[in-house]
Amino acid sequence: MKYMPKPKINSRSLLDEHPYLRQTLDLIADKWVVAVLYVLSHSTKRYGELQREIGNISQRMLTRTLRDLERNGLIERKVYPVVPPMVEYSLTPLGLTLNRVLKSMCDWSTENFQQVEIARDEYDKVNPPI
Amino acid sequence: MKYMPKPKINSRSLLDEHPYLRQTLDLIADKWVVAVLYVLSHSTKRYGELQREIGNISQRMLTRTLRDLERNGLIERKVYPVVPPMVEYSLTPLGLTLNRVLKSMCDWSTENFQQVEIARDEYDKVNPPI
DNA sequence: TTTCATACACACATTTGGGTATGTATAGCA
DNA sequence: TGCTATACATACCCAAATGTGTGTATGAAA
Repeated sequence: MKYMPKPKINSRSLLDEHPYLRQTLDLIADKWVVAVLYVLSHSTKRYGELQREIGNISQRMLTRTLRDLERNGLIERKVYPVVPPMVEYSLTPLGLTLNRVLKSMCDWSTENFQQVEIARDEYDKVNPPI
Repeated sequence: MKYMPKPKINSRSLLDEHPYLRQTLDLIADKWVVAVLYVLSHSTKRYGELQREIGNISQRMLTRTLRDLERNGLIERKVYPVVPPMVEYSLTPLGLTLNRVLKSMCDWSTENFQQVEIARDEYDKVNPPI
Protein backbone atom coordinates (compact mmCIF):
# COMPACT_ATOMS: atom_id res chain seq x y z
CA MET A 1 0.00 0.00 0.00
CA LYS A 2 1.15 3.43 -0.80
CA TYR A 3 1.71 6.31 1.55
CA MET A 4 -1.03 8.83 1.18
CA PRO A 5 -0.66 11.88 3.38
CA LYS A 6 -3.78 13.60 4.53
CA PRO A 7 -4.15 17.31 3.89
CA LYS A 8 -3.49 19.31 6.98
CA ILE A 9 -6.40 21.64 6.92
CA ASN A 10 -8.19 22.36 10.15
CA SER A 11 -5.10 21.81 12.23
CA ARG A 12 -5.95 24.63 14.60
CA SER A 13 -6.53 23.47 18.14
CA LEU A 14 -10.04 22.29 18.84
CA LEU A 15 -9.43 22.76 22.53
CA ASP A 16 -8.90 26.43 22.00
CA GLU A 17 -12.28 26.96 20.43
CA HIS A 18 -13.57 26.93 23.98
CA PRO A 19 -10.99 29.18 25.54
CA TYR A 20 -11.64 28.17 29.14
CA LEU A 21 -11.91 24.44 28.64
CA ARG A 22 -8.21 23.85 29.07
CA GLN A 23 -8.09 25.74 32.35
CA THR A 24 -11.24 24.01 33.50
CA LEU A 25 -9.54 20.69 32.95
CA ASP A 26 -6.63 21.83 35.08
CA LEU A 27 -9.20 22.75 37.70
CA ILE A 28 -11.57 19.83 37.98
CA ALA A 29 -10.18 16.93 35.97
CA ASP A 30 -8.75 15.58 39.20
CA LYS A 31 -9.76 12.60 41.25
CA TRP A 32 -9.70 14.28 44.65
CA VAL A 33 -11.35 17.45 43.46
CA VAL A 34 -14.31 15.56 42.03
CA ALA A 35 -14.59 13.37 45.12
CA VAL A 36 -14.70 16.37 47.46
CA LEU A 37 -17.15 18.29 45.31
CA TYR A 38 -19.36 15.24 45.00
CA VAL A 39 -19.57 14.70 48.74
CA LEU A 40 -20.20 18.39 49.36
CA SER A 41 -22.93 18.44 46.74
CA HIS A 42 -25.07 16.52 49.20
CA SER A 43 -24.59 18.76 52.22
CA THR A 44 -22.24 20.84 54.30
CA LYS A 45 -19.55 18.69 55.86
CA ARG A 46 -16.86 18.98 58.49
CA TYR A 47 -13.28 18.06 57.74
CA GLY A 48 -13.44 14.69 59.44
CA GLU A 49 -16.69 13.81 57.76
CA LEU A 50 -15.19 14.49 54.38
CA GLN A 51 -12.23 12.33 55.22
CA ARG A 52 -14.43 9.44 56.30
CA GLU A 53 -16.81 9.66 53.38
CA ILE A 54 -14.10 9.82 50.76
CA GLY A 55 -12.46 6.99 52.56
CA ASN A 56 -8.93 6.69 51.30
CA ILE A 57 -7.70 10.27 51.14
CA SER A 58 -4.80 11.42 53.28
CA GLN A 59 -4.93 14.57 55.40
CA ARG A 60 -2.40 16.19 53.19
CA MET A 61 -4.34 15.69 50.00
CA LEU A 62 -7.62 16.62 51.63
CA THR A 63 -6.21 19.82 53.06
CA ARG A 64 -4.54 20.78 49.79
CA THR A 65 -7.63 19.99 47.75
CA LEU A 66 -9.86 22.01 50.07
CA ARG A 67 -7.52 24.99 49.91
CA ASP A 68 -7.44 24.89 46.15
CA LEU A 69 -11.20 24.66 45.90
CA GLU A 70 -11.59 27.55 48.30
CA ARG A 71 -9.15 29.65 46.35
CA ASN A 72 -11.03 28.93 43.15
CA GLY A 73 -14.28 30.01 44.74
CA LEU A 74 -15.97 26.63 44.53
CA ILE A 75 -16.28 25.95 48.24
CA GLU A 76 -16.67 28.03 51.37
CA ARG A 77 -14.74 27.45 54.56
CA LYS A 78 -16.38 28.43 57.83
CA VAL A 79 -14.28 28.34 60.98
CA TYR A 80 -15.92 28.26 64.40
CA PRO A 81 -13.71 29.60 67.20
CA VAL A 82 -14.09 26.62 69.48
CA VAL A 83 -11.74 24.17 71.08
CA PRO A 84 -11.12 21.71 69.61
CA PRO A 85 -11.53 23.50 66.29
CA MET A 86 -14.52 23.03 64.08
CA VAL A 87 -14.57 23.88 60.38
CA GLU A 88 -17.43 23.45 57.99
CA TYR A 89 -17.12 23.20 54.23
CA SER A 90 -19.88 23.82 51.74
CA LEU A 91 -20.34 24.56 48.07
CA THR A 92 -20.59 28.19 47.03
CA PRO A 93 -23.20 29.19 44.47
CA LEU A 94 -20.45 28.86 41.89
CA GLY A 95 -19.62 25.40 43.18
CA LEU A 96 -23.26 24.44 42.90
CA THR A 97 -23.15 25.10 39.18
CA LEU A 98 -20.90 22.06 38.87
CA ASN A 99 -23.65 19.72 40.02
CA ARG A 100 -24.74 19.06 36.44
CA VAL A 101 -21.26 17.85 35.59
CA LEU A 102 -20.99 15.76 38.73
CA LYS A 103 -24.35 14.18 38.14
CA SER A 104 -23.64 13.28 34.53
CA MET A 105 -20.38 11.68 35.61
CA CYS A 106 -22.11 9.77 38.36
CA ASP A 107 -24.85 8.57 36.05
CA TRP A 108 -22.34 7.47 33.48
CA SER A 109 -20.51 5.40 36.07
CA THR A 110 -23.56 3.36 36.99
CA GLU A 111 -24.76 2.98 33.43
CA ASN A 112 -21.56 2.20 31.61
CA PHE A 113 -18.69 1.24 33.82
CA GLN A 114 -19.28 -2.48 33.65
CA GLN A 115 -18.56 -2.36 29.94
CA VAL A 116 -15.19 -0.87 30.75
CA GLU A 117 -14.37 -3.89 32.88
CA ILE A 118 -15.34 -6.20 30.06
CA ALA A 119 -13.21 -4.27 27.59
CA ARG A 120 -10.25 -4.47 29.93
CA ASP A 121 -10.47 -8.21 30.33
CA GLU A 122 -10.68 -8.65 26.59
CA TYR A 123 -7.74 -6.36 25.95
CA ASP A 124 -5.62 -8.16 28.50
CA LYS A 125 -6.50 -11.48 26.95
CA VAL A 126 -5.18 -10.34 23.58
CA ASN A 127 -2.30 -8.23 24.90
CA PRO A 128 -1.22 -10.13 27.97
CA PRO A 129 0.39 -7.87 30.53
CA ILE A 130 4.09 -8.55 30.92
CA MET B 1 -17.94 29.34 72.75
CA LYS B 2 -18.25 25.78 73.76
CA TYR B 3 -17.39 22.75 71.75
CA MET B 4 -20.48 21.01 70.50
CA PRO B 5 -19.76 17.80 68.68
CA LYS B 6 -22.02 16.77 65.87
CA PRO B 7 -23.57 13.34 66.01
CA LYS B 8 -21.83 10.94 63.68
CA ILE B 9 -24.76 9.35 61.99
CA ASN B 10 -24.51 8.69 58.30
CA SER B 11 -20.77 8.38 58.32
CA ARG B 12 -20.79 5.63 55.73
CA SER B 13 -19.07 6.63 52.55
CA LEU B 14 -21.23 8.55 50.13
CA LEU B 15 -18.89 7.67 47.33
CA ASP B 16 -19.63 4.02 47.82
CA GLU B 17 -23.33 4.44 47.27
CA HIS B 18 -22.47 4.50 43.59
CA PRO B 19 -20.14 1.56 43.47
CA TYR B 20 -18.48 2.42 40.16
CA LEU B 21 -18.03 6.12 40.75
CA ARG B 22 -14.68 5.74 42.40
CA GLN B 23 -13.31 3.66 39.55
CA THR B 24 -14.80 6.05 37.03
CA LEU B 25 -12.90 8.86 38.66
CA ASP B 26 -9.70 6.89 38.33
CA LEU B 27 -10.59 6.46 34.69
CA ILE B 28 -11.65 9.87 33.40
CA ALA B 29 -10.87 12.44 36.11
CA ASP B 30 -7.67 13.16 34.24
CA LYS B 31 -6.66 16.14 32.20
CA TRP B 32 -5.20 14.28 29.23
CA VAL B 33 -7.95 11.71 29.10
CA VAL B 34 -10.62 14.37 28.85
CA ALA B 35 -8.63 16.33 26.30
CA VAL B 36 -8.21 13.32 24.03
CA LEU B 37 -11.81 12.22 24.36
CA TYR B 38 -12.99 15.73 23.66
CA VAL B 39 -11.01 16.06 20.46
CA LEU B 40 -12.08 12.60 19.29
CA SER B 41 -15.71 13.41 20.03
CA HIS B 42 -15.62 15.65 16.97
CA SER B 43 -14.15 13.16 14.52
CA THR B 44 -11.64 10.43 13.88
CA LYS B 45 -8.10 11.72 14.18
CA ARG B 46 -4.58 10.58 13.42
CA TYR B 47 -1.87 10.62 16.04
CA GLY B 48 -0.26 13.80 14.81
CA GLU B 49 -3.55 15.59 14.53
CA LEU B 50 -4.36 14.78 18.13
CA GLN B 51 -1.00 16.07 19.20
CA ARG B 52 -1.47 19.34 17.34
CA GLU B 53 -5.00 19.90 18.48
CA ILE B 54 -4.27 19.25 22.13
CA GLY B 55 -1.28 21.46 21.76
CA ASN B 56 0.92 20.94 24.76
CA ILE B 57 0.91 17.21 25.28
CA SER B 58 4.11 15.24 24.98
CA GLN B 59 4.39 12.15 22.80
CA ARG B 60 4.84 10.00 25.81
CA MET B 61 1.65 11.14 27.50
CA LEU B 62 -0.34 11.02 24.30
CA THR B 63 0.76 7.48 23.55
CA ARG B 64 0.12 6.28 27.10
CA THR B 65 -3.26 7.98 27.27
CA LEU B 66 -4.31 6.47 23.95
CA ARG B 67 -3.25 3.00 25.09
CA ASP B 68 -5.19 3.32 28.31
CA LEU B 69 -8.29 4.53 26.54
CA GLU B 70 -8.03 1.68 24.06
CA ARG B 71 -7.65 -0.84 26.85
CA ASN B 72 -10.70 0.56 28.60
CA GLY B 73 -12.73 0.22 25.43
CA LEU B 74 -13.34 3.92 24.96
CA ILE B 75 -11.43 4.40 21.72
CA GLU B 76 -10.53 2.28 18.72
CA ARG B 77 -7.12 2.15 17.12
CA LYS B 78 -6.88 1.42 13.42
CA VAL B 79 -3.46 0.78 11.93
CA TYR B 80 -2.87 1.08 8.19
CA PRO B 81 0.12 -0.90 6.95
CA VAL B 82 1.75 1.92 5.06
CA VAL B 83 5.06 3.68 5.14
CA PRO B 84 5.40 5.96 6.93
CA PRO B 85 2.86 4.54 9.37
CA MET B 86 -0.66 5.80 9.65
CA VAL B 87 -2.92 5.21 12.63
CA GLU B 88 -6.43 6.47 13.15
CA TYR B 89 -8.16 6.88 16.48
CA SER B 90 -11.89 7.12 17.03
CA LEU B 91 -14.44 6.78 19.80
CA THR B 92 -16.11 3.42 20.27
CA PRO B 93 -19.85 3.27 20.94
CA LEU B 94 -18.93 3.08 24.62
CA GLY B 95 -16.70 6.12 24.26
CA LEU B 96 -19.55 7.98 22.62
CA THR B 97 -21.63 7.57 25.77
CA LEU B 98 -19.23 9.96 27.45
CA ASN B 99 -20.24 12.83 25.21
CA ARG B 100 -22.86 14.01 27.71
CA VAL B 101 -20.22 14.36 30.36
CA LEU B 102 -17.79 16.06 28.02
CA LYS B 103 -20.42 18.48 26.84
CA SER B 104 -21.53 19.44 30.34
CA MET B 105 -17.93 20.08 31.28
CA CYS B 106 -17.38 22.15 28.18
CA ASP B 107 -20.53 24.17 28.75
CA TRP B 108 -19.57 24.78 32.34
CA SER B 109 -16.21 26.14 31.29
CA THR B 110 -17.66 28.79 29.02
CA GLU B 111 -20.44 29.74 31.40
CA ASN B 112 -18.61 29.84 34.70
CA PHE B 113 -14.88 29.87 34.44
CA GLN B 114 -14.50 33.62 34.53
CA GLN B 115 -15.92 33.60 38.04
CA VAL B 116 -13.15 31.28 39.04
CA GLU B 117 -10.59 33.80 37.91
CA ILE B 118 -12.30 36.50 39.93
CA ALA B 119 -12.38 34.29 43.02
CA ARG B 120 -8.68 33.56 42.63
CA ASP B 121 -7.71 37.19 42.43
CA GLU B 122 -9.75 37.96 45.50
CA TYR B 123 -8.30 35.06 47.46
CA ASP B 124 -4.77 36.06 46.56
CA LYS B 125 -5.45 39.61 47.62
CA VAL B 126 -6.46 38.44 51.09
CA ASN B 127 -3.98 35.58 51.36
CA PRO B 128 -0.99 36.90 49.45
CA PRO B 129 1.10 34.08 48.00
CA ILE B 130 4.50 33.76 49.62
C1' DT C 1 22.53 9.46 -1.15
C1' DT C 2 20.52 12.40 1.82
C1' DT C 3 16.53 13.91 3.83
C1' DC C 4 11.80 13.59 5.25
C1' DA C 5 7.59 11.81 7.01
C1' DT C 6 4.94 9.04 10.86
C1' DA C 7 4.01 6.77 15.01
C1' DC C 8 5.83 5.20 18.08
C1' DA C 9 9.56 2.74 21.88
C1' DC C 10 12.92 3.43 25.20
C1' DA C 11 16.24 5.45 28.46
C1' DC C 12 17.14 9.15 31.37
C1' DA C 13 16.28 13.22 34.26
C1' DT C 14 13.22 15.91 36.74
C1' DT C 15 9.02 17.40 38.66
C1' DT C 16 5.03 16.39 41.15
C1' DG C 17 2.00 13.55 43.95
C1' DG C 18 1.17 11.79 47.96
C1' DG C 19 2.14 9.16 52.52
C1' DT C 20 3.77 9.47 57.25
C1' DA C 21 5.13 11.38 61.32
C1' DT C 22 5.05 15.11 64.24
C1' DG C 23 3.66 19.69 66.21
C1' DT C 24 -0.07 23.10 68.00
C1' DA C 25 -3.66 24.82 70.90
C1' DT C 26 -6.99 24.05 74.69
C1' DA C 27 -11.14 22.57 77.15
C1' DG C 28 -12.74 18.83 79.62
C1' DC C 29 -12.44 14.42 81.68
C1' DA C 30 -10.11 10.76 84.49
C1' DT D 1 -1.13 15.45 86.06
C1' DG D 2 -1.91 13.50 82.07
C1' DC D 3 -4.77 12.01 78.16
C1' DT D 4 -8.18 12.85 74.43
C1' DA D 5 -10.42 15.04 70.71
C1' DT D 6 -10.19 18.25 66.41
C1' DA D 7 -8.44 20.44 62.31
C1' DC D 8 -5.22 21.40 60.56
C1' DA D 9 0.39 23.01 59.28
C1' DT D 10 4.77 21.54 58.29
C1' DA D 11 8.68 18.91 57.03
C1' DC D 12 10.65 14.81 55.26
C1' DC D 13 10.85 11.28 51.97
C1' DC D 14 9.73 7.92 48.49
C1' DA D 15 7.33 6.62 44.36
C1' DA D 16 4.93 7.76 40.40
C1' DA D 17 4.02 10.96 36.71
C1' DT D 18 5.76 13.32 33.11
C1' DG D 19 9.12 15.82 29.96
C1' DT D 20 13.24 15.34 26.86
C1' DG D 21 16.10 13.38 23.74
C1' DT D 22 17.25 9.69 20.80
C1' DG D 23 16.43 5.61 17.91
C1' DT D 24 13.74 2.76 14.29
C1' DA D 25 11.64 1.26 9.96
C1' DT D 26 11.10 2.27 5.05
C1' DG D 27 9.50 4.08 0.90
C1' DA D 28 9.57 8.39 -1.74
C1' DA D 29 11.16 12.63 -3.19
C1' DA D 30 15.01 15.79 -3.93
